[in-house]
Parts: sequence; C-alpha cells; structure tokens
Amino acid sequence: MTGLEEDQEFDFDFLFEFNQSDEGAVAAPEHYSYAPPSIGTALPPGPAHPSLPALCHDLQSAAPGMPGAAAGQPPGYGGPVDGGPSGYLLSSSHIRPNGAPALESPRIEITSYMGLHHGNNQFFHDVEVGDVIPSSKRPPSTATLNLPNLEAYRDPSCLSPASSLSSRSCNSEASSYESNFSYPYASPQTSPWQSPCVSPKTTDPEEGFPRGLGACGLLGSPRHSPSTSPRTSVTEESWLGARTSRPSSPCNKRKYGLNGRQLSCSPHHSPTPSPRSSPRVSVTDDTWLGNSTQYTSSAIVAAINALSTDSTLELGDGVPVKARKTALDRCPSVALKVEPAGEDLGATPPTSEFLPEEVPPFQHIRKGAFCDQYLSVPQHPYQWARPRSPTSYASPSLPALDWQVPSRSGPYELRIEVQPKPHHRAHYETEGSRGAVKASAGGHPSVQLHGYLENEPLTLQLFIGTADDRLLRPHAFYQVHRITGKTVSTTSHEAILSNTKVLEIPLLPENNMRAIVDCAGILKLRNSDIELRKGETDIGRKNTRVRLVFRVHIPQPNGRTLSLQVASNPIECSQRSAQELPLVEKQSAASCPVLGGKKMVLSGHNFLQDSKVIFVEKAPDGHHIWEAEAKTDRGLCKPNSLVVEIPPFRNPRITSPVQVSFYVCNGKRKRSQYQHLTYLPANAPTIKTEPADDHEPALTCGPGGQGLSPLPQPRFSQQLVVPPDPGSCLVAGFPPCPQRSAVVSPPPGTGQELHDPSSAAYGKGTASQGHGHLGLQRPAGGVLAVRETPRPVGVHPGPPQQPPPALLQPQ
DNA sequence: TGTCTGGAACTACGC
DNA sequence: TAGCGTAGTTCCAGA
Repeated sequence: MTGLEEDQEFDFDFLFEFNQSDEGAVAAPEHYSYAPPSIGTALPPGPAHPSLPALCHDLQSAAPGMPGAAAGQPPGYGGPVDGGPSGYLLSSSHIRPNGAPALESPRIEITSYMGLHHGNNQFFHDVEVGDVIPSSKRPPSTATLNLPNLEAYRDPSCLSPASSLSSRSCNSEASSYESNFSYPYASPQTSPWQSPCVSPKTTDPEEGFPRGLGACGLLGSPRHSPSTSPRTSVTEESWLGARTSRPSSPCNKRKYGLNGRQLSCSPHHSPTPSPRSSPRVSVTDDTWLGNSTQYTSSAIVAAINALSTDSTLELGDGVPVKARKTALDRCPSVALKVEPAGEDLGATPPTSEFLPEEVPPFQHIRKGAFCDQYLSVPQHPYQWARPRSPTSYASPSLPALDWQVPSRSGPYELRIEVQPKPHHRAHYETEGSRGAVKASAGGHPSVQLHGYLENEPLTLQLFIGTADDRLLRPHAFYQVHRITGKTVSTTSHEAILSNTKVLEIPLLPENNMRAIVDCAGILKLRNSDIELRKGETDIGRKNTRVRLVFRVHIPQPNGRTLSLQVASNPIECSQRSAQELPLVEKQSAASCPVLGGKKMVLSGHNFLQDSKVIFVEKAPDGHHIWEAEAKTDRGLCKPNSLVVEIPPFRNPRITSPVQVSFYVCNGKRKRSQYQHLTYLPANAPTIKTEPADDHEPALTCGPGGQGLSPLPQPRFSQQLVVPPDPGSCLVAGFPPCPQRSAVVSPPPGTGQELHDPSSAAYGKGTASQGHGHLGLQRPAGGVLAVRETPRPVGVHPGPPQQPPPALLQPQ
C-alpha cells in the first residue's frame, strides 16, 4: 500500500455554467493562473461569480481547508496527499452543492507497486491509504483500483508491425505504458524534467526495463518489447506464435450493447490482459504513478472519474464492467531503455540536474517507459532548456488536460490562425504515419500567441482532444503523433501528461510567437484496447472526430502561470467517414427569419444529388421536437456545395431567436454532423449573415454560428455561455439556464471575441445531456476553471467529496 | 530505403 | 439464424 494522492479524491461536483468557446476554450476576463497555495488560501469561499476578483486557480494546493494547503506545504501533488483522511473521506454531513446528500465516498485501495515506492517521491511518503482507511471499510472491489502494471492496453499479439518508428508513438506499444504511467516532462519553460530519450529501437526488455518495473515481474515476461516491430522482431513472433498473414482484424472486437457497452468478450479476444486502468479513470494511472508534481489536477480528474465510473460499475449496479483478464499473469515484455540524459534534443537538462526530490525514482521509470517513443528531431535553434523559473512551472497546479482553459486572458490570446483540414486520416499503430495534419488551403495549421511581448520563448502544447458534445478533454482513442522528417520544419517534443501524449512546440518571439504545426499527426488507438481499459466508458465506435488542442503556459511576474488553450475545428479521422459522410464546412447563413425561405449555401464534401438537409429542433434531452427537410436545389448540387432553402420554423410566432440544427444526409447512417441555424422572430431586426468563413464570428443567438466552422462544434458544452443573469446559471445542479439562447459562439479558432467577461461564468453547458458533472476550480485569477468528469452523473457513486471551499463554490 | 498516401480487404458487430 | 450493411482494423501498393 502506498500513498495515494488524496487530491484525487476531491470531487468537484459543483455545477457552474461555464464559458467555453466552440474552440474548446474558455474566455477569461482574468488570468487563469496558478498560484502558490498562499494565494489560494487567502481566497474566501464564495459563490462562483464572474465578478469576483481574480482568484487563484490552484486547486490542489490553494484550497483552504485542504490539508496540504493548510499545512503550508509546497505546492505539489504531495500537498493534498499529506492531508490525511479528510481528503479521502467525505464527511457525512457533506452536502452537494445542489443539496443532494453526498454519497459516502468510496475508498481507493492502492495495491502496492513494488519498486515504485520511494521516499523521495513526495507521493510516497505521504499518508498511505491504508493508514487512512481501515481495510475493513474498503469495498473489496469497487474502490480497489489496481495499480497498473506495464501491461499494454492492447493485445501484444497485435503489436504494431509498423515499420515507421514515428508511428510507434505514444500509444503504440509504448503507449501502453503511457496509459499507466505518466511522467513529468521536459518543457522549455516549465518542466524540470528532461525529455525522455530512449532509443526507439530498444528491444531488449531486460536492458530497457527500469529497475523499478522489474519488481513488477515484468522483466520476466516473455513478451516482446513494445518497441519492437512485429515485422522485425523474431523474438516477438516466437512468443506470439505464428500470426496469420492478416491478423484477425479487430483482435479485440467487442460487442456493443444498446448502451454501447461491451456485452461479451469475443473468444478472439486477445489473451493479453487489457490494461487495468483507464488513464482517465484510474487513480493508479494518473496519480499514483504519474503526475507527481505537476498535474495534480489530472490526478483528481482520474480519481473522480475512477470513482464516478469504475466504482459504480463495479459496485454491482448492473453495469457491465469493462475488463478483461488482467495482466497479473503476464506482463508485457517491453523494452524500456533510458537513454543518457540530455540526449534528446541536445539541450534537455539531464536528470541529474534535479534534486532527488524533484525526480522521484519512478520518474525515471516513467521516462524509460516512454523513451521508445521519443525520436530525435533535427536540431533547432530553440533549445529545450531548463525552466528558468522553477516556481513558474514546477507548479503542480497546471490545469489538467481535460480542464477547460480560456483561450484569452488579459492581453494574451492563443489563437489558431490556420485551422486544420476537417479530414485527416489517422493512422493505426500497425500503419506507418499518415503524415501531419494539414490545413484546408494547404500548408499546416498554425497557432499564434497574441499579446505576449516578452523575449522568452514559450512552449505550445498540443494534444488531441475530443470533439463531441461534451467538454473538451483528451481523446481516449486518438493521440497526437509527432511527425519528423525533412518536410517538418517545426521542432517538437513529446511528453506524456496524464496518459495523453502532448506535443510541445516552441513558441519563439522571433516568430511572433507563432508556430506552424507541421509536426503533428494523429494516431488512432484500437477501440478494443481503449474500451477495455478499466473504467473507460467512452466507446470508440464512430467516435472519430477530434480536435487539436493547443495550450500555452505563460509565466507571470507574480510567479503564477497563465494558461491559455484553444482547440481547433473538429477533424474527422476515419477513413471511411472521410470518404462517405457528408461534411459541412461552411454555411452561408447563420440565421434566418422564422418563416424560412432563405437560400443557404453549404460548402463541404461528399454532397450528393440526393443529399437531404434535415432541420431539427432538439429538446434538451436530445429528442427531436421538430424536423423538416429543406428543399435542395439539385441542379446546383455539387460534391462540395449544396444549396438549400431553409424551411419555415414550426412556430412562426417565436418571440426570441431559436436555434435549430440541421444536417446533410446522404442516406441511412450517412449524416453530416449537426450544423446550427438560428431562427429569428418575424419582427426581429434582421441579422446580417455574411458568407461564412472559418473566422467569421458567430451570431449572438447561440451556436448557430458554429456552422461556420468546418464541423459543428459541440452544441452545449463547448460554447461560451453568457447567461442573461450571471447568477442564474450558477446555481448548483443544472439550472434551467437558457443555454441555447444564451450561448455565444466565438469565431472558430479565434477565441472568444464575443465573450463578455463581465457576465460570463464558466459552467457546464451539457447539463441537459447529463454527460457528467463539473469539477470546478476557482482559479486565483478569478476565472473558474472547469472540468467535466466525463461520466454520467446519474451513476456517480459519489467520490470522496472534499471540495476545497475556496475552489468550489456552491451557489 | 523510408515515408506518405490512397485504396481495399478482412473481420466483427448490429439490424 | 443467415444475410446484409456498417464500421474498425490491417495490409498492399504506388508515389
């Protein structure tokens, strides 16, 4: 039993409206910053209100009442961990913000992970769970989150035969470990860790295995190296036995129940146990091993997810548990070889630079676990240097990847200048790279940080995020893939944050803080591998849209760090979808008089003569209240353009704008994503609708303007919400906030120009969809950082809820 | 030779 | 339960 970051246990189950652009970012009137605990502790608890002064976004360490913070310990994951039981156990008197009694918190039992417990790790000298929670009170199954072993989440027998080293990236073989481990990464500005740098061709398990992992029995595994291509590794073949020339394609194909969950395991399922924990759910993944010092929030996220899903599932509520036989009986034979420090990129500070407490032993392990994925890139003038200010980036309070971070704050704005193409065929691990994501007009996407006048370079982080109706978060089935080669001009660097591969790209002042992202591809992970991860509830089937999510952390003079984030337009990554599904890139109108009749030109792909355009009005629960087929001008129909006549709305007497959706249908199951259009009252002044382009601001009546983006943005969750009454949507629970009418969509890729900081609060717009509840952080800068636990609220068993008073503000 | 890319075969799943 | 369509995954081949 080892210490577990208790900060994972905090349940940010407070529901706030949030403001997020359709770019997946949230505009912020104030700095979204991360401050030392001292700042946060000074913040009095209070209602989340946008008018509040800048609040410290420092969930982990800044929360008054949080043990770690109270103890005045240094910021870090260890802070809350040291807090003792309070972080784990929910007071029986604890009441959720919405008034609902909190469920008794499940406990998490962390199985000892041999070789990883180390006194130097701040995690491991903390209070152990076992010390806090009597074993008798621990649910035997539900709350027991096995520590991850090094088993891949995919069937080793289906290891990537990819010949491309570059394709063996994050979640290829090596990625299996990433799903279980995290490591602090080297960042030019932030990370005190050097870049993991291991020969991608390392194949010798024994040589490559970190010592600590050896304790897990992995060294004895007959399994092959994760970095060893099946095409080249005789050893692997020998271990795996003869593979068919065409391996049963979806080795772990799963049957989906009505709810998409696995009903049964195919007999063809790989005998290889799936990874035992979801990186997004398992405490063991994110927190236990990983983000020891930097991403406490991720740990919390993982814990919340784990408790809100896994626990529920395993508590016997009838929800099938996604699990296969675990890897207890077999471990992947992986080749993990730690390269000499500083090799990567030449300028990465060697590990030895760091104090022991900065680099817990398992960091080496972690690093080694992923070394295979790190490929050398051409030297670049920009050097990945040690962070100039440890306080600015060693902060553990950087937002987790699934936190909603604004794209603009103060003078700064992170903006996608060139959006990626709406289609990019992701490659599998078994394939070679399919190249970098490109821009529609050629070239590559570019991102620029505006308002930054310093001479210090920054790091642009890139990861693959979701593009569904829920809050932006790292995509479980896709990972960013670093592209290298002659055609790549941008230096990049890989890191793993909370089981998500992050590409780090320098933002250089000499380039006007602009980066051309020509080094980012997209790797597709097999659905079966991901879905079978413990606690993973997302399904990969037809979940093929992603977004590029860019982040930058800007050190502030006061020692805080300002984080900005912006997400690209959705990218369809499926080959089939790209070939068959209609895609609406642009629409010429974002609104229309209620009586309809207006012509609208749709631009996109895969339009057919018999394509239909269906307008629908959705109820909050998703049901269609109204449907109408628009008249299409077949004569003007082209594969990439479609002219339709907007049908009249069902109710011609509306008094306020009503947003509806529409999609192009090429036949059964061949529908485009929803686009949006706003019906205006007959007597309402006409809102001029200009031909849309990717940067055209949306109209003010909801995400209808999203239709201007190549793909519709999530309807409820990703927008910027400006409630008419700022407080009306801040009540606990899901308020009857007029989301649609109050939603303002910023122009794609440009942040939140329409954002009204004075009235906006960050909340969750997906309430009606019940996708999850919010975890809310109140940043010191006054901006509420919101995250969503992407799990159904209804089955939330109630993780230990110890909301930091200063961070979670019940209304 | 290695990478990128398009296409299609193969398999599993759902209806 | 078989057939069919759809979707995911893998492989092939050419640029």
